[in-house]
Amino acid sequence: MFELKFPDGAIRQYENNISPLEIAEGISKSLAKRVVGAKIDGQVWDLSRPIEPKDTPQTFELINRDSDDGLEIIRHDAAHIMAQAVQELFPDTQITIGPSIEDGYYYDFVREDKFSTDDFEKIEAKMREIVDRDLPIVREEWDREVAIKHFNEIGEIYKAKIIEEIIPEGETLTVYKQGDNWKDLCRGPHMPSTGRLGKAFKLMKLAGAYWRGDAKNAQLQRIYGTAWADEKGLKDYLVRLEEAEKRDHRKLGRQLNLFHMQEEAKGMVFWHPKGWTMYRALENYIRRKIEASDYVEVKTPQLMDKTLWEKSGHWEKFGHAMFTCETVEEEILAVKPMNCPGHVQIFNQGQKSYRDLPLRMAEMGCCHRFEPSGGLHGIMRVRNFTQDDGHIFCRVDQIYSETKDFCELLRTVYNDLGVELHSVKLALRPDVRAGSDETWDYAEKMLKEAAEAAGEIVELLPNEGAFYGPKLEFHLKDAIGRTWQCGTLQLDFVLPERLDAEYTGEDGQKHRPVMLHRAILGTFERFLGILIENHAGNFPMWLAPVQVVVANITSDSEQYAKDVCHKLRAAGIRAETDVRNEKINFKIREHSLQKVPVIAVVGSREAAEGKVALRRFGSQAQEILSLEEAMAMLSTESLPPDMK
RNA sequence: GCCGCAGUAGCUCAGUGGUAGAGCACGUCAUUGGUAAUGACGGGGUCGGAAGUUCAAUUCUUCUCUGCGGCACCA
Repeated sequence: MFELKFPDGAIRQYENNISPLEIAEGISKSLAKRVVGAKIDGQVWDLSRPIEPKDTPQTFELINRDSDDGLEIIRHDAAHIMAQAVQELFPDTQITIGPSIEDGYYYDFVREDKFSTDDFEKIEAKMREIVDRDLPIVREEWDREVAIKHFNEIGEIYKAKIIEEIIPEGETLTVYKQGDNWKDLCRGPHMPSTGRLGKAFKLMKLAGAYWRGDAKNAQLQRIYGTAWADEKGLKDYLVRLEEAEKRDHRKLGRQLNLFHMQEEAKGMVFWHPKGWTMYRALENYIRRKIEASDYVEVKTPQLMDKTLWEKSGHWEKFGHAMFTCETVEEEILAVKPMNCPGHVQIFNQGQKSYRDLPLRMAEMGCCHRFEPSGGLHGIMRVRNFTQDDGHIFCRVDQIYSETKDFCELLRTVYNDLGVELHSVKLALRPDVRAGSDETWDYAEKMLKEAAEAAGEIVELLPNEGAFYGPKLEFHLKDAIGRTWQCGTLQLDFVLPERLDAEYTGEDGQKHRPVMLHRAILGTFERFLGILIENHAGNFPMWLAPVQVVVANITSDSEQYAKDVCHKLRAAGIRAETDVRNEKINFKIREHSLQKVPVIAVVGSREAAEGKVALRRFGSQAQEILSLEEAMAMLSTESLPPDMK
């Protein structure tokens, strides 16, 4: 006998060898059908695996199929059932790994022939068949050497590799059998039988993926699927994907006439008047913010001689991503991929003293990088972009306060712009790096403590830092749920050394300043992409490319419409007229589709009384105001968040 | 860069081994209409590019370019 403590606090006694499923069945049949696993002392447990008795009561919780833990189990089972289906259909396939992921799962396969999305239907049908067979899923513990030998013998080379290369010796190896003829090395847990999966799953996409995430290794064939507790969950998910597609910045960029891209300039944006208006609104905003934070703004050359880039170290580390050009006089110039070397050149002019530090130098720096073709993505990942860049030259003892100030500034900006920070990460020292361990210890500690002092929860990324220093990353989420690094702060001990930056200290001696590379938005391109998707194109007044459209009803009120527009513009409002020979319904529809925040309708009544009839985007209500009232109200509404 | 998928009018998409279609947009004309599509007529395409198979290719094959989804790389 042993005791379990239930979520409601009740402690019950059970016979040894009882499984969570038996406990659930003891409570109610319908509950037993709904659950997919259990949690014992917080550890996920197979439903059919006997609980190990302990002297003290263990906490016990059943996992429902529609809970987060439950969905994870369902998706993991779906991955296995898919793998079995694939191997039954294509016996020449090897299995490797197949985890559950957000909203679904994948499985990586090795097979000479290529899968095609045309195979999906067949695989799904086989999966449904395996579910109908309701094969028992049985957990077994295996000896390490036996397992390696076995998997090698049956030709599952990758499974053997996983044991040899990934699983530490001494860890219990578990194998899950699905029926008599299929098994997989797996940590589990799994449901008691394949029938429990249900049929709310769907194969989504096919992709290549490198073994262990390393491009030097073989490329496997990955099949992605999604799986849910029930049909409704699946349907809702698919609807959600469709909705997200409508917010795609590439689609909205076209529909709202913000920008375009074309083959002859891959990864480079052609900003149209409307998109550029948004860009400038954002740029003006961020410029005010950094000016208020005691930055000085500069502008440095687009092209600089290759020798400077060699000296800075970029040529060696970053040369593969740099565009170059050769002059008729045979100099080789490189297009800047970063602004930092230019900023050091300005810092190096004249003499600097400790009194000049911290020196915060900003630039709306237009950079070019040769990004791999497969990585380009709309305006979020491009080859030509402009950073709201800045470099803070400071003393080592100023790192903490500069970092903290930066984090706080970034917070106010993101709040103003209405974006939600997804995560803050701290990329720690890589294996190959410059600088002493003491320096790294100090640098990592400062960044972490400063970010935390600013109220951020910092996630650590071992090994991910730049060779010259650790890096804080600020991530945002797009419409499809992908996250993008936007803001960043990077510590650099190396560049000041390489480019001979120095200042005179209180002691009269020369010292090296430390450089903090930092950007709040990251790049205007990426950030605007995020803003477009986050707002689904329904921009707040201050960002909207056209804030007000003045539409007349008949040509009688054409002149009045033009007068109104003229006055709104004089008041600083981005207004346009629509005096086309069209019905008012047509105009309302068109400007609503363009998501213009305010439509001012003027007919003969308004013209006679000096009024306007305002209609807000997303509402059918009319608000009739005098032109003066409307102007005052709309000017206030159009103020950027920092000027309100 | 690697793997899979796709490329037809400005946009969204149909279609076929036998000279290419729709809706919207665009142009002209008529219409002056109070809050999400007024009507008629018209112009518009080397069916991404190149080669091959064929009497004949937008359609089949190969190569290539670009886009999309992943992977890798990265703001």
